Amino acid sequence: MPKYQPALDAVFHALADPTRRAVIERLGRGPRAVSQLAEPFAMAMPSFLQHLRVLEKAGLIRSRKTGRVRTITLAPRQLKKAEGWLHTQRDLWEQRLDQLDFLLITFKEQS
Amino acid sequence: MPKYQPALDAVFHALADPTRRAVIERLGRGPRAVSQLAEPFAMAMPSFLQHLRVLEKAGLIRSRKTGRVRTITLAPRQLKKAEGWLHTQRDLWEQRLDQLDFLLITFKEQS
DNA sequence: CTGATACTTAGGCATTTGCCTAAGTATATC
DNA sequence: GATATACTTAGGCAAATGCCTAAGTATCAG
Repeated sequence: MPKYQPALDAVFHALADPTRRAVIERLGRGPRAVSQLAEPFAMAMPSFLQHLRVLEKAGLIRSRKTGRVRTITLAPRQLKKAEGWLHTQRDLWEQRLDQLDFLLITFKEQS
Repeated sequence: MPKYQPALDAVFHALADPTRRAVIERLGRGPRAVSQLAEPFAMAMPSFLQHLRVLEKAGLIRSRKTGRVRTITLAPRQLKKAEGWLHTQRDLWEQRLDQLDFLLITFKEQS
């Protein structure tokens, strides 16, 4: 049993929103200013900033302010952690299915 | 730009809770009855059932009632979908880093 | 048929979320 | 110095979340 990782709470919560996932997708192509990121969304700036705060708290993005512009960068470590958890679960599941297959084959050969 | 997948909202939301992740982890070893699943958690049954409802709505588990016992099974398809999304994001990120490396090397060679 | 078991439904309540408007503050630009 | 730009803070509000207790219903066991 993997121990409880509070970080995953924040990461998965952050990814549960379409706006926030879209931000992550855009940041894959490289850093962007806040207003640039916000542009495609029909949303007031303060609402959008809240999404960025959620992403930053989850450790999925970093931000640095230069002059009056804040630039946002993707921070992939937590993304990998989430991917790792999912991968582990799939592994477990598939291992179990293989065991079932083995049992079924053994069973067949007996008949 | 991948199109908006509402299913991911539900899946990531479901995974954002430690109780629900623990349920998924346990189900990796095979189907379980509701009361069996609920046993490790210091939580009233109705509260636990709500978590199961969230997982089922997200398509992460299936449940079937036989007699008075409801048996819960892991349904890995949505889990894979989430893993796929994360994998795509990582790919994008790494591709971009490779391009940056290339640029840096080209730059060095010029000097 | 009487209990015990395994959920299930109904309702309540504090907190969190996701959005908003209005009014700041801190750079640039003219 | 006046105006525009790029956030930022403060506050408000409806809906969703995560927990609870109390009171069902539907098997199963004796």
